Amino acid sequence: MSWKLDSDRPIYTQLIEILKIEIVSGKLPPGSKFKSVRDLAMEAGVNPNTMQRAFAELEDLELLRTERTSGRFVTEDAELIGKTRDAIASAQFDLFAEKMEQLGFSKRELVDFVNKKVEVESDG
Amino acid sequence: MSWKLDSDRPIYTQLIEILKIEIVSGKLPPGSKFKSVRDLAMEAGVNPNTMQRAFAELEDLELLRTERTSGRFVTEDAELIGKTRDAIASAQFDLFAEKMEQLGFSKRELVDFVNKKVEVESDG
DNA sequence: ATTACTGTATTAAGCGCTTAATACAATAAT
DNA sequence: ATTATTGTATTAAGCGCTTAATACAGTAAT
Repeated sequence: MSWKLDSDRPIYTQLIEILKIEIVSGKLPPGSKFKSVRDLAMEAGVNPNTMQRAFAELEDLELLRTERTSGRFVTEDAELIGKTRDAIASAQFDLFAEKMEQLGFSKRELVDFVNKKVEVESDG
Repeated sequence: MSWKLDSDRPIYTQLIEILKIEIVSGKLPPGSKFKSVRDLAMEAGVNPNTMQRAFAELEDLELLRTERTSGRFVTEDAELIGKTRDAIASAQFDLFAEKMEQLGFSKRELVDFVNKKVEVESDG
């Protein structure tokens, strides 16, 4: 995984976002087993308590389920996964669009800006 | 101003972003006078110390200059303002594009997604 | 001269996040 | 049966952000 953590926001919040994306993007397939709290915490370079806190949130969202002592597993609810993916994409766009509007970009200018950026990154 | 502050990130960081956008979007014109630390702090509902901290950062960036006892003023460096605006827009897009890529969207799908969202928000 | 308003600095307290160091219960593996 | 591994819980400490309460110096306004 990426584990690009900055000190500007609570780590557990960032872990939630990272793990959420891993799940809804399909990199961690439905029904697949998760690494243990301790292992993932070590891999991410954080305290097990902090990783546990992130897991608790993902369970509230039902993206993870806990099998008492054998570990955690990704949900098999494909609809939930799909809806969550769309929700994240929309939320991310809204954040971006809000900033652009505050910067004085019109809707058309926003679209033009995006097209230009994507072309540049694709062509070289 | 907006003053939409959340508790998830340091307030002074959010103040920096808000004020930066006010300046580079032209809502606070070049050379115009700023409100005092105390007034702006009260308006934003934060402690004067916290607002002061945000101001210090904007001065480091030279977007503000301090006139010892008569107050603070927006820079008149139009090029700096323009470059900063572009830099913010690019950074915001990069954040958005990175998330979309992590979610499994291709460049084309990203553009399609943006077009769709903008149309929806415009048409109703 | 006095008053009011600037920016600036300091100190102490509170709060949430994070870490460290454990400990316990339940179960899979041997 | 024993061992290892799972999730889970607790306590104490440290750290940065935030607030509160001041205080001081410089200058504009009167």
